[in-house]
Amino acid sequence: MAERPLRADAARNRAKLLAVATEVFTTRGIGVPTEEIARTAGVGVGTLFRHFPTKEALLEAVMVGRLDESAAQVAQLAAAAGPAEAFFSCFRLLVEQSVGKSEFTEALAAAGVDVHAALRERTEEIRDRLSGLLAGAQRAGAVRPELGLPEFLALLAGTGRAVEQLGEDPAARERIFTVVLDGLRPH
Amino acid sequence: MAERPLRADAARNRAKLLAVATEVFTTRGIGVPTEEIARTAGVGVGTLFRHFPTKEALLEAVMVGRLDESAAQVAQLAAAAGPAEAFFSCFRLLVEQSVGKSEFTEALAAAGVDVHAALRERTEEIRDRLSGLLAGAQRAGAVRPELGLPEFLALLAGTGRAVEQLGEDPAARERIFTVVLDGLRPH
Amino acid sequence: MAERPLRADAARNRAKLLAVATEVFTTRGIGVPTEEIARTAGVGVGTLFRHFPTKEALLEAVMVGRLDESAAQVAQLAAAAGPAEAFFSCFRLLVEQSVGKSEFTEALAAAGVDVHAALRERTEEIRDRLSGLLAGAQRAGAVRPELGLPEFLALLAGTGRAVEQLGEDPAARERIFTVVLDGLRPH
Amino acid sequence: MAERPLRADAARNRAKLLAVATEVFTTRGIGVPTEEIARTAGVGVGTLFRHFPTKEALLEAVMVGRLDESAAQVAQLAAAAGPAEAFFSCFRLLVEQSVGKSEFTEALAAAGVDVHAALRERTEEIRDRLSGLLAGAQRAGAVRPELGLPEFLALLAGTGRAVEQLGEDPAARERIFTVVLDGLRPH
DNA sequence: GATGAATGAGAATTCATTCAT
DNA sequence: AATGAATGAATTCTCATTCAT
Repeated sequence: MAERPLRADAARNRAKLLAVATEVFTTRGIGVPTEEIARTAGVGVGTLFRHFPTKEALLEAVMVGRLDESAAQVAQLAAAAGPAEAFFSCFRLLVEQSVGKSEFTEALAAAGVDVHAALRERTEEIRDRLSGLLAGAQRAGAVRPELGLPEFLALLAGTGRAVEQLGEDPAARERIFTVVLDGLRPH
Repeated sequence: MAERPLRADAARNRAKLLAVATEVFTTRGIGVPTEEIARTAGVGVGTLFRHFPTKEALLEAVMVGRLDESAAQVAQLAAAAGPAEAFFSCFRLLVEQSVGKSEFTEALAAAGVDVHAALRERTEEIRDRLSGLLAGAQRAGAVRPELGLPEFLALLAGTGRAVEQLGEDPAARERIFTVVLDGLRPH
Repeated sequence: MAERPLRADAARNRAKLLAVATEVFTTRGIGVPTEEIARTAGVGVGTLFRHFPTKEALLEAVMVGRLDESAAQVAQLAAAAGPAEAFFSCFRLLVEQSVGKSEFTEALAAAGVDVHAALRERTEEIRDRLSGLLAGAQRAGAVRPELGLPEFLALLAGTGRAVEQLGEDPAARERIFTVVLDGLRPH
Repeated sequence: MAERPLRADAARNRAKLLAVATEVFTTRGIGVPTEEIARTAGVGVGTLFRHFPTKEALLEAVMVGRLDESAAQVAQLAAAAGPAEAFFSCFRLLVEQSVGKSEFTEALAAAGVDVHAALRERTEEIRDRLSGLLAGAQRAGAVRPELGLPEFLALLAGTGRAVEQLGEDPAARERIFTVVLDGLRPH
């Protein structure tokens, strides 16, 4: 339970590795060699494998980090506004965050990283939060009542994909949001 | 310039290789070894590399095949109905077709397959056709006039992603389509 | 069933690899790197792994080769003489053959190479043959009747170990044989 | 020359490390990682390497400990009985002790631990003692007079190997001893 | 043209050993 | 003295690609 707190330098290395891994997995896919990640982080491979006993473990840790971050932001946004606004702003937030990362996510799934405890825990947490958001927005009449959580999550991923493919055109991105968010409203 | 026509057996081999490659890249990602593709196709690796000098070339060929198929279907649908209906049915068609293939597409992109002539040609063709469809639907007042081709393509990819993530629930899939297609209509 | 006959060059490579592996595993233990074995055999590592998909598989193949050889020699000796003489000459033969190889055998056992079909088959065959030899010599009154096959095999291994440790002194080696062979006779 | 006496805790650590190393090298071979030995002994790797500057040094220390123990027991037995009985009981003792340890001994040899001072010293001591035992038994007419120390040592090792291979069957083990001990007697 | 054996540059992972804390 | 984090050479195995048959 009580993981001994890492020595300062070890913690720094771990953080650096995680940062580098997040960056490269995200932008170049999970094919990037562990060796390169270590080198970029300024440590030896041995250090990488001391912190993450497997490449898969590293992938998972990256995933967990991303989810934690998202969860925190969702929590913050959800608390700050009425149900409808909370729902829509979270939708935007999550989409924006996932941009540039779908290749990574897909690869993770394809690699069959079978969601271990840590990962599942985070996933559940976000899932619960989003479930609450969706229900709130539906009660407020802002979202089609027939939509379930799975469709919501799928739309989240899909919109992220769309925005990602669009590249750097903010006006076009806005039009994508308009389409999806309008589509989410009761008709 | 004029490629000498392949001997009958060579053509058969090429076709078989393409079929197998399409299947495995689509279902298991681009990580599948060339050797396995060759074996499944019932030929030696040498033959594979004779027809496709590079794994990347094989990927591209698979891509071209899929695009040709899609283009043909789009052409058929586009001819068979009024502009609005043509647009919407093509949208569905392309989405359904891309299901289960995004991992492949992403991988292709990530691999930096820099769109050669053959590929570009097909892409352009579909692009033109879709451009026409979109314009038609917009003229008919069935689709928001402010949407451009890029957004349309992005929504296509995104909806595919959403449907893919949803898995096998046809009712939920239908709800995804409802959201996106309603969102596409003028508001 | 019908393993396609290897191409001449492939067969040559396989044989060379096996010879080199037998040599180095025997003299230097199983720790010798696959890479070195390949290099010594004059082929690339890839070739080694094509013929023996695993280092363990290579170990096993070496083992099988050695057993086959022994079995053939035992068969020959066993046919050539009366039961007592057959027994004693086979004992000597097997001991002499195992010299310098116990480190290898032990390592194999320690590595938990869990005796696959091919290996087991050979082991059984030799075992059966030796069982017959032992029974014959016992019926002829040349060997203590209370000894079972396991003790016989253990003495074989032990005498091999003794001879091995002794090094190159033929007279001393002969004295070891005298002790053990005299000890085997009824008292 | 005079090694400064270790602090009490350091001595404890050293002893614990040696005990653990003896145990694991004996039962699992010399492949066990130093890290694991240290952890099992309840110390850090650094401590292990402070006491034994090399893994090989640790192997040697283990060896020395085992030899000291054997030497003490041999001395005790040798003093307690007539020459013949002393000889035979020491033979049994040394064989029983070496059971389960041959893999370790072989590995040591294979690793080329070139017998340093400490090790050689112990070896010599035992060697001398056994030489005395053997001569005594030969003078008493209990052992073949033509046997030299090398053959005796080789038979010791070989019988150990035989007994080891036999496993847990005490009656069979006894039969092995009968064969070898009878063989040792003048004929 | 077809075959599949050979190649060898990686890739992930381990482990003895060093060194900052 | 003790600790355990860091190191990086070494190891096994994979796979795109070439080339002798």
